[in-house]
Amino acid sequence: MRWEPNARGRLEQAALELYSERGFEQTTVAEIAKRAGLTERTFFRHFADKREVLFPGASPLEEFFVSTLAGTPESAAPIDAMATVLEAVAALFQDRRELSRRRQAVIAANAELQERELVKLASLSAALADTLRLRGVTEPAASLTAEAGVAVFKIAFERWISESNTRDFCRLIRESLDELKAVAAGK
Amino acid sequence: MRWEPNARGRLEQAALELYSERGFEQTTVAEIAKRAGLTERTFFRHFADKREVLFPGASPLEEFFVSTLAGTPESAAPIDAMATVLEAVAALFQDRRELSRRRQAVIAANAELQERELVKLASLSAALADTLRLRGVTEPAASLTAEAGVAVFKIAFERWISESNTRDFCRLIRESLDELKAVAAGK
DNA sequence: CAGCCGATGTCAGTTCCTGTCATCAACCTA
DNA sequence: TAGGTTGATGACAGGAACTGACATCGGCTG
Repeated sequence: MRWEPNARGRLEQAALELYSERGFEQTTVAEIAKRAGLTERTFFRHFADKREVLFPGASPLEEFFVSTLAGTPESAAPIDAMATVLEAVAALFQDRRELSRRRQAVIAANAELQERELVKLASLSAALADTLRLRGVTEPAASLTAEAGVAVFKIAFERWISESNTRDFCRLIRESLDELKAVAAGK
Repeated sequence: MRWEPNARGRLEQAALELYSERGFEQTTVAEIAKRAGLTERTFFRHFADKREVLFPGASPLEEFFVSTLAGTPESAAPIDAMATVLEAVAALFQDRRELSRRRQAVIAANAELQERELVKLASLSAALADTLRLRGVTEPAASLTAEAGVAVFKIAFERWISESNTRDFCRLIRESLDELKAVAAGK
């Protein structure tokens, strides 16, 4: 299969399958490569390490977050701009609940993968803070708004994934954000 | 030095020195063990992996956060209880600025170490949310309060460490928290 | 067709980390 | 005091993650 197209995609799929079937630690990179019809060395040319294969490179999600935020009117208060962004992103996820769930199950089952996910969220937070700063928001308001936005997203996402009955993700986002506002106001 | 006391402490000190001198990746576990007068195998009996040596085991910091929060009057609003906790913790750090700075410099220089620190902060956030729940705070308010508290701490800590002139850490905490409240209120 | 180029293979090597068993000092206990 | 037990450490072998160097293959360009 050396010259079949989409080597990277084959590796991603093989990895997700194997991690699901027998767990992250019980899977070797050599096995992933073999299932994709490639060699271990080639795996490491496409992904920096064994975990990265689960996190799409040059994250399109982060890009979407940032560009949506950048497209928001500058007159809006930072927290309102963030609210707009979160709802837009939630809409993206809306019809991929099962896929999100499977991926999240693999990540939840392994500490190293959770570690990597935290890095991705931190990177997202930093990118959002940068974007806010470009729009004239000063520190520490920019970083705090970004952190708060990511926290709201994370918590709403967990609830959306974990609840047995499907609820509207946008609605969960709005509820969580309102809750944050209430908490901050000392309620 | 096989039977000298405090093997764990010697390993921690040797690691911090070597990581500072030549960097985390350029230091092997065998070198750390050798400087501490022990063997590589013994290092891994004391620390789960090469990074963990920088993060005190059974984190006393997390313990302090939690017990301080638990000691706060239940009548207080969650955000106010969190404010009390953050200021108490800040007081702990107050006289260790240089040590904090050196440690943070090592961590900032390496992605794997930042990754591990994020895990510690996530663990802290989870512990705080648990404690709030025990005090009757419902979800998602508990998790949001915890995340917000950790975010405020993180951002105030960065400012405290990075500014050339020493400012009062407690004061930075209060300012950051006020800023968060302002942001959440849509200012 | 010749030659270059990017993706892949092959191989050797380092380092992280683990399992297993031997060793040693300290401490009971009779 | 002798002997056994215990907990920490050493010694060794080995798996798996990752890297560097160089060879190979197919496609593309002139």
